[in-house]
Amino acid sequence: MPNRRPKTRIQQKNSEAILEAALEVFSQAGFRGATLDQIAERAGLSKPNLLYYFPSKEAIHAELIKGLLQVWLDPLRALDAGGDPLAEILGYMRRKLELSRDFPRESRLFANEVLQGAPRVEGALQEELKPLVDEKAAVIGAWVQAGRLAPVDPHHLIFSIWATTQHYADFDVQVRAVLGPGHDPFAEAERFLTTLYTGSLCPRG
Amino acid sequence: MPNRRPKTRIQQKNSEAILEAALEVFSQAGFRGATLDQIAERAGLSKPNLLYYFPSKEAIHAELIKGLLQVWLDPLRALDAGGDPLAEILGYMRRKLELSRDFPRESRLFANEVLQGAPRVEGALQEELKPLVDEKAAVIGAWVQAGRLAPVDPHHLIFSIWATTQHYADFDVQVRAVLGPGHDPFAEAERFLTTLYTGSLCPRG
DNA sequence: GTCTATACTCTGATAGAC
DNA sequence: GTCTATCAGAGTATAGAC
Repeated sequence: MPNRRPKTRIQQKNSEAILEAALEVFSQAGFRGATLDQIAERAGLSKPNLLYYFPSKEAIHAELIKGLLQVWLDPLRALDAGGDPLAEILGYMRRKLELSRDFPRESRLFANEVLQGAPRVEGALQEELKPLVDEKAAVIGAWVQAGRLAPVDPHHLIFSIWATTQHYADFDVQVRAVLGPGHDPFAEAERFLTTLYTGSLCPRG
Repeated sequence: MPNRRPKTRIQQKNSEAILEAALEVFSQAGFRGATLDQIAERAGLSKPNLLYYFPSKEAIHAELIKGLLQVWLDPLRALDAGGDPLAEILGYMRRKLELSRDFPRESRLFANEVLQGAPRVEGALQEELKPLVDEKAAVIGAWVQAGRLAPVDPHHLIFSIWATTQHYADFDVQVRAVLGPGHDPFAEAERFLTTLYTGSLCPRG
């Protein structure tokens, strides 16, 4: 069994190839729908060789999820209590939208997981996601209290940003089927969502 | 093999039990994650007996999807070009939110499908969903042109309603994990989304 | 119409040669 | 470290008795 931190270049390279292939397959088929055969083929390895690098299918998936959550939370962490309220919220929306655009597979991997009851991430939701969201919701709530933002439920505002931005990654097929060719969904989404949140969050008397 | 339209009461009852069980299992595990064993057990039938009513796993899934799409489109069909613009859009949002609240399994079944590339519904998206959305987007666009609604991209407005309302069904686990106990996510969502869309869509000079 | 038994395939994982 | 061969179990589907 290889060490936790692969040392040789070959090990490094193969580990990365496996995780890359696994991301592709898991995100498209879900945990149970994915097969080691598919992952091995994409990674250019035999199935037993793949299982030399990771002890099980579960372990590959866990490794992907582990690396993912942090990246996923970064945009919210960057929400700055000292900044301009509307600009901070629009900035958060944009960062989430960029993640959806640049890392759609990661978004779908996560969506698959939560959609099926989050059996492998429920702990992380409770211990990492909830505290961070509560903290940032308090920041938004304080902005509302200070009259710097229109009255709004902070938690549901955050939910709506998640929903609207991740929609373009998770339901990409549907979005493109409805829009037809000749569209740039993400660019259009940025304009639309900027309008949506600006109109709704600007304080007025 | 039974006829297309089951005739006896037993056939009727068993067919319904199978579809009910299949909805539960497919929505929670996805197509490949679901097994006939699980469906048969929930339906109170043996596995071969289940396959007496439906020729294959695929056929059960197809039957569910077929019945689903119509129900899913009804709220949008009800959007009335002759009504008050904001009231019509808020009404649409509310009907979608009620679907998420009352039929979360149906929402997750559909989400699972689209998330994995919509292999079994892509045709329906093109032939049924797109024309309907285009028609209603034109209605919204006309409202904007007439100055009865703030300027907004109609297609992306519809996407945002889908995303924000279905989020409460599809990501239910996450929403509840973040909110903690003592919340009614759907009631809170209705208030929040009413504020969000009212603030953003009211025309102002 | 419903059951028991089973055929056959796929899949995750292991053994052991090189 | 990588491969061929293979196992054991799960899963879909069918045969055939009742």
